[in-house]
Amino acid sequence: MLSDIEPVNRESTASIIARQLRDAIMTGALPPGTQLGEAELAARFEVSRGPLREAMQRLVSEGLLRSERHRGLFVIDLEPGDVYDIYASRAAIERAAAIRIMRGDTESAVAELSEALDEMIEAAADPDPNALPEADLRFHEALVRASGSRRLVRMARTLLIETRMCLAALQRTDQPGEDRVTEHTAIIEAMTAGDEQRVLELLDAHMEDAITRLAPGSSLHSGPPPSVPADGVDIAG
Amino acid sequence: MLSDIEPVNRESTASIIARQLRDAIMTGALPPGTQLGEAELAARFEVSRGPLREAMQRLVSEGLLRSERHRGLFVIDLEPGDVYDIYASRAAIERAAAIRIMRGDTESAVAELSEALDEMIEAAADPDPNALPEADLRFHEALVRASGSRRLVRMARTLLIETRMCLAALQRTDQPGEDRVTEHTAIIEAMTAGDEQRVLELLDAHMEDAITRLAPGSSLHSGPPPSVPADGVDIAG
DNA sequence: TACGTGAGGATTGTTGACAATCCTAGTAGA
DNA sequence: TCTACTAGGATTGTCAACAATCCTCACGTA
Repeated sequence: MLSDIEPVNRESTASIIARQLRDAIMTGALPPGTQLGEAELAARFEVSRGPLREAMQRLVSEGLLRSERHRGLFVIDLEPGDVYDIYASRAAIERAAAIRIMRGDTESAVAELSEALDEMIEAAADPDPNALPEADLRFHEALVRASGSRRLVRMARTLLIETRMCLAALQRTDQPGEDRVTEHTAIIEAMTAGDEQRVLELLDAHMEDAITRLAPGSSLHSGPPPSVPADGVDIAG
Repeated sequence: MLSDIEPVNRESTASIIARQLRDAIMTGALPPGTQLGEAELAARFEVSRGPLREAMQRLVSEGLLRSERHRGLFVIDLEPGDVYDIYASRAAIERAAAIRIMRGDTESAVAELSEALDEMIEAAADPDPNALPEADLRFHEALVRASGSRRLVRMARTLLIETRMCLAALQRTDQPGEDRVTEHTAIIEAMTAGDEQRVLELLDAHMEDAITRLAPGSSLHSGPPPSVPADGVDIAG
């Protein structure tokens, strides 16, 4: 096939390192607050400090790393208000994605999402407690990707990583797996039916569910929690 | 005041360079498609290539620069579909910001926005044709910042830069300045009245206005334009 | 004329070393 | 006992040189 042609430009080293670091942060292998020593990491990746620093600067601009000059780089630590912020932002992005799906090529989107749903069903039977949450996030990733919006995809990537950080930090893998599958199934059904309003409602309820479970007392509908630090200045740039 | 204490950590060099590059891309000093030669830029900024590369990697992960291995870094060029993508994404982010404002501290948000509006009114009288569009974007920046969401702010930053790129590329500074001020005034009034639904409607109409002006034929309501390249693989990472 | 081939030049990718800065621990003095 | 100060060690920030890769263009051949 013509589409099988490999790009002659392989991935850059900084790209590879950045992705691996993202994974490590995401899974909790690098817990929030961890300091990333350049020398140590460079040795682990078997590269020099140059490319490593480039990779880390990427994560800084994505908001996954926090830079303190002459101190080092640290994995961001999630404060209570961040759970709300993450889910509210995700709700906004995924809502927009859903709208674009409903007003665009709904059919192929449903096909891709059904595939993701199948993986969830498989994961629900997996003894590994992380299997289902991971499949869950892959579903939402597929949702955004199906929108065809490069920018929504880019923005969602960081948010999904942060979501995974929350789950890892809070160790909340409990909750009936069937419910989760059901909620996602309902979304796909509403899409197939072409009922945009219902898709949005279901998606919103889905997010509301998640946040009340992770941060009891917060709600997407009743506004942000008491004190969310605005943090206007951004030293790291 | 205690809040006036300055952080002892000054900005990092990579931060400064990244910001300057963003400005240059935004204003059109570095037009879309431009190749950024490392040696040349390093000489201009009077730094070595190390910090410069770090800064550029940041812009890559923000989506403002495109990296081709062993070829160089290029300013992204906006294709027709990008105008829609940018404005649709902005609509999603700003809608979310507005909702959080309406359900949070509406009063102080209105105060900040009124300030931004005053600047717009001043700019409308400015002979410089760029003054008003710039003030316009600052208003929207203030809107997102007033939401208090760190993540919405981060995502909006890149989108506003891309918006400015569109304006610079299309050279569309024409349009009655009074209309613009009026639209923004209406949004603030609806906020003061506490009418969330109306705020969202006005914001949506505002975005719809902009996109039909910049990309005739596109509409936020009728779904994405025919072919938006999904661009699933991301070589640059 | 059209096509494959191979220097030549220029650009990016990577490395290791050097300079600047900061935290910590230990010490002297009140 | 507590505070101020000073090395010491470790870490980050910066730089210039080297290696690898790619594009261009001239050259020779069918």
